[in-house]
Amino acid sequence: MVSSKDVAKHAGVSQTTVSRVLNSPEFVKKPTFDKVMKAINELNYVPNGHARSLVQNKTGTIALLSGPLHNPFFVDTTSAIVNYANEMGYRVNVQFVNDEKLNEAYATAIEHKVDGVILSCILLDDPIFDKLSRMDIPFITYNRKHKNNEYFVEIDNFQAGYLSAKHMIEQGHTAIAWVGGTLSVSTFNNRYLGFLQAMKDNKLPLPKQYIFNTDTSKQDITRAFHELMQLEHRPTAICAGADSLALYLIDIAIQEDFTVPEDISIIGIDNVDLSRHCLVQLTTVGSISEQNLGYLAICKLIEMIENKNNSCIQITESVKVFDRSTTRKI
Amino acid sequence: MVSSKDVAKHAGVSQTTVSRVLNSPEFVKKPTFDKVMKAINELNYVPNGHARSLVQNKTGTIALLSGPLHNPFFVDTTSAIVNYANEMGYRVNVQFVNDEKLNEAYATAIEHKVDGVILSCILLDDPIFDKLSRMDIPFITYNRKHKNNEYFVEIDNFQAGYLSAKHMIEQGHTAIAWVGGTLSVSTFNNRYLGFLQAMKDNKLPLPKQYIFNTDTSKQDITRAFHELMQLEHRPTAICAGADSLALYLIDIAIQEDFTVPEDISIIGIDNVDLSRHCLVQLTTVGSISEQNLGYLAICKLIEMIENKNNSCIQITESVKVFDRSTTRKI
DNA sequence: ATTCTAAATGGTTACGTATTCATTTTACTT
DNA sequence: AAGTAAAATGAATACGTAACCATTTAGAAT
Repeated sequence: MVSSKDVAKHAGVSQTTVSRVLNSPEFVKKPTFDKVMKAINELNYVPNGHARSLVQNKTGTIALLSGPLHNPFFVDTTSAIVNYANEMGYRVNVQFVNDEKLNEAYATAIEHKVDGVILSCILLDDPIFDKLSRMDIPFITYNRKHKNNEYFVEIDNFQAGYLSAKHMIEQGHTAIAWVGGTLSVSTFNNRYLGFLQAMKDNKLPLPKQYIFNTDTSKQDITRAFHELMQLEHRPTAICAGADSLALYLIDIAIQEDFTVPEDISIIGIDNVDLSRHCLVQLTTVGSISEQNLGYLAICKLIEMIENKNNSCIQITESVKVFDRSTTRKI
Repeated sequence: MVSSKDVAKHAGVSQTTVSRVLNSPEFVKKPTFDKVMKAINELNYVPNGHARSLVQNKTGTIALLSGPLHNPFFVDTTSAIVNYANEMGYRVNVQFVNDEKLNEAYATAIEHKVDGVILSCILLDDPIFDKLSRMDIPFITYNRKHKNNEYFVEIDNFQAGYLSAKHMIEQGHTAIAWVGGTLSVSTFNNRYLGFLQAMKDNKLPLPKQYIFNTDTSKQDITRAFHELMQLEHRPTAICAGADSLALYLIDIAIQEDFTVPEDISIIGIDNVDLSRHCLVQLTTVGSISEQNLGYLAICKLIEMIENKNNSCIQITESVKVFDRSTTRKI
């Protein structure tokens, strides 16, 4: 491995000068500069990023702990995060984690002294929150948030749940079911609360059998759908806790020869890119602004890293309904 | 930042012993081990990965240079690659690159002394191939390959193109168009050649206006679709060079009030996960095996890194048609 | 020519770990 | 109890860079 010392020797200068040529060329005379550059090219020298990180105590790396890509929400956010970070000169270490094996993920992130952590998959009372705070590593959560209510970017989840139910009600539905994820996740929790509130405000009955706060695996969503459709009084509409769940539900419905929205109306939350596709045209609730949550989060994180923003990030985006083709008047 | 020296002092042992506790605990007595572990916990010590990388000259990091995630093919592969690599104890630096700014991406990868590079976005005569070879960094390409014909994992692209045309012909189509990407990409090139061969073998006419080897942006695909549909003799079928293009075409078709497959049959190549979705049900050509290309590639790459496989990787998977709902008999 | 100042370069060290080699401690044999 | 081999620990060093401080060189002003 050719080092800056080798370059120095080859160019007949000191290692310091080689370093200067690369980091502050304005302090080195033209002929010296040329000599060194020539040596660099001849030897195919590439500086060692680890050595640099070691001495400078920063790495130019951000750790992204994302949910899995089979959830289209994370496709959008991962794309936005990685691209923006790269543009700003950061590398991104990506991990797709499930709630169980979070801790490993955190450990490797910390071990490599990343400049910041951006994560979606935090639980309401996750101990990692304090750990990261104590380590003094800038971090931000998107989509979900911690009970401490600090350093997050989210959509107004309560409002989203509320609007999703309201939309169904306005379409004339009265038998409306809820299929969402576990309530230990802030996102699902608040969306569910919003949904409940809308039902209550409109004095609609909500039988226990209409409510599923379950695992988000396709299996469990399938089970929920089955149970709903086997009820004596079937719901005519389902509010899904997320677009990913809505898409699952639609997939299952079609597979079982129901048509959407004729047999059953379905609405999601998140306004995922895929939902716009003409084949899908999912009715959903999503952020008013064009920027996705991942983008907002990475912008803020990089501001924090570069000390351009010392205030505590607490962003909640307003939402609206995107009325497409998976719900209908009844 | 607490270092192993601090731990050593706090535990009353040498730094060497601290290092041993973490890396070869079998050589240290139980009481010493406990003392050190206690100190580690009390001080919240986390070893510095960069220092380790520096001295050991390996990093446990792999660079992934993927195509953009709005292409569902790269959603599948990125997911498989990152997950498998993490399972095997590697971190993955992800970049989504377009063909233009590849060089920056390579540079940062090399600068950080990654243990290996896995990339899709190589051009047929990309100079990076030699660069990586000279640097002695293990690498592998998936999907595309370099003209040197070494270290790649692909599907049988010629056969894929051939089968896609053959499928249309078997369905009774005679006016069959081709919409693919630029021919400087091995993948598109071979698929196109396969398509041509099938047309030739079946003695079908192929007017110039039926052929588009264009940029893969939605814009350019839209233009291609428009031009095709404005022809006096419209094609009744389109073979798309990739599922991503097929999905674009379908999206555009629906938007312009054509129905698929009634008005026009469309077939893709890649058998992307999304194509299975009930809303999509894209007819396509894809690998016979269940494993996606990204998975195959990362497996091989890690074998190379760990010296379990010194032979040159050249894998071409056989393909078959997955007959779903976007093509029909005519 | 001489002095002074600014510009350019070099020598040395620190970063935090793993590794090599040297030393001390332990356990066992006779 | 003495000697020896094995086990356990420690001291010193290298990895490749940036940063700090010291030194040399060049250029300007007198």
